[in-house]
Amino acid sequence: MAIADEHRTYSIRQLCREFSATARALRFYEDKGLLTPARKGQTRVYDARDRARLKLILRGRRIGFSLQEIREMMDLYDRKDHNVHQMAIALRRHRAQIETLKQQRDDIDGAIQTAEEACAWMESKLLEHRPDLLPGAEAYASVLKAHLNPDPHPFKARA
Amino acid sequence: MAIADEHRTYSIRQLCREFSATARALRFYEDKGLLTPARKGQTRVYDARDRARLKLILRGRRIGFSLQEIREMMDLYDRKDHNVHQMAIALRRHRAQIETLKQQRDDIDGAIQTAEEACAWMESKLLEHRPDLLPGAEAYASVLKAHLNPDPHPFKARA
DNA sequence: TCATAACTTGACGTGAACGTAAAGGGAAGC
DNA sequence: GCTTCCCTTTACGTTCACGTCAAGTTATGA
Repeated sequence: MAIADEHRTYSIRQLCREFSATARALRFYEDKGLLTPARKGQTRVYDARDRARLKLILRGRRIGFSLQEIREMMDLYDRKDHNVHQMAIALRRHRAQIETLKQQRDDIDGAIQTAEEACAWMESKLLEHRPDLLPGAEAYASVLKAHLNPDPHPFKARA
Repeated sequence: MAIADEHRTYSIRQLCREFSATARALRFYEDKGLLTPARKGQTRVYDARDRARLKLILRGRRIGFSLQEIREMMDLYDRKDHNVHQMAIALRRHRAQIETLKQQRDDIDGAIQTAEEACAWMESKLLEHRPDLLPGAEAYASVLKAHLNPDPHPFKARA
């Protein structure tokens, strides 16, 4: 099964369906040098490596990287001529990258928190006035409500 | 001091410097209805609320939201006429939002992990061949190295 | 064999988020 | 009064990541 996975090939449509991408996007990524599928005649044939790269591309895009950045990262990883000086540079870049990623994660955690607070507030309001409009998880709502201060509007500039 | 902060005003340049944004961007956000600074004559005067909103805008952008999405979120929070039906809808939207945020956080955690693995691999390589090129944290490097399997290239398609 | 679908390349279009002149107003300092 | 600086608006330009035809080629099934 590892072998089957390792040597399987995929059509463009298969990958599109699997990752909910469009063929246009895959061709675009190829155009930008992020993918290099084989050809059978003139149609593209993707292998496991292409698939893995596509996965990384899409993850990178979800995170907010540009295709350019993603390409640079993959190029870095792909280098076989691990020139030590370049590696030292790459190392510094990676460290910086990690820092910005952590910053981004903090941003997201913050956003999740304010969104959850807003949810809790709305739930308590709904529970109070129109509990019939609440979707299933009343238990969850009441739990959250218990964790809240009496009635603060959740969006007073938390400078 | 709370009062001072609360009633302070800011020029466009002050906010730009504080948040490393451009004046063009702030005016653009205003154009899109995300900011509504007061005017003194024809020059913009931002208050604490504007500042808080700007902060949220920038965080949203870092996370990857479009200005449109950010605007909708802020409009939601700002609503004073908390119509219960709209609130029920908003609640569902927020829940979905939270899910995608969590997905995004997982993506970021994954990226951080692969980046850290790559760092560790590069560090072990440098430590082995050119320890002189390593930046300060050799202890960290050796610790990481100890946690690694012998010598795997860190980027073999982890499908 | 013929249609139909899926693939291809190429070229132009598009929306978002600004950048970048161009042209001018108003206050401060010399 | 003149310069300088910061502010303003208007408007066109740009980059990115594709979308969207258009037109042609190849594989598949009736």
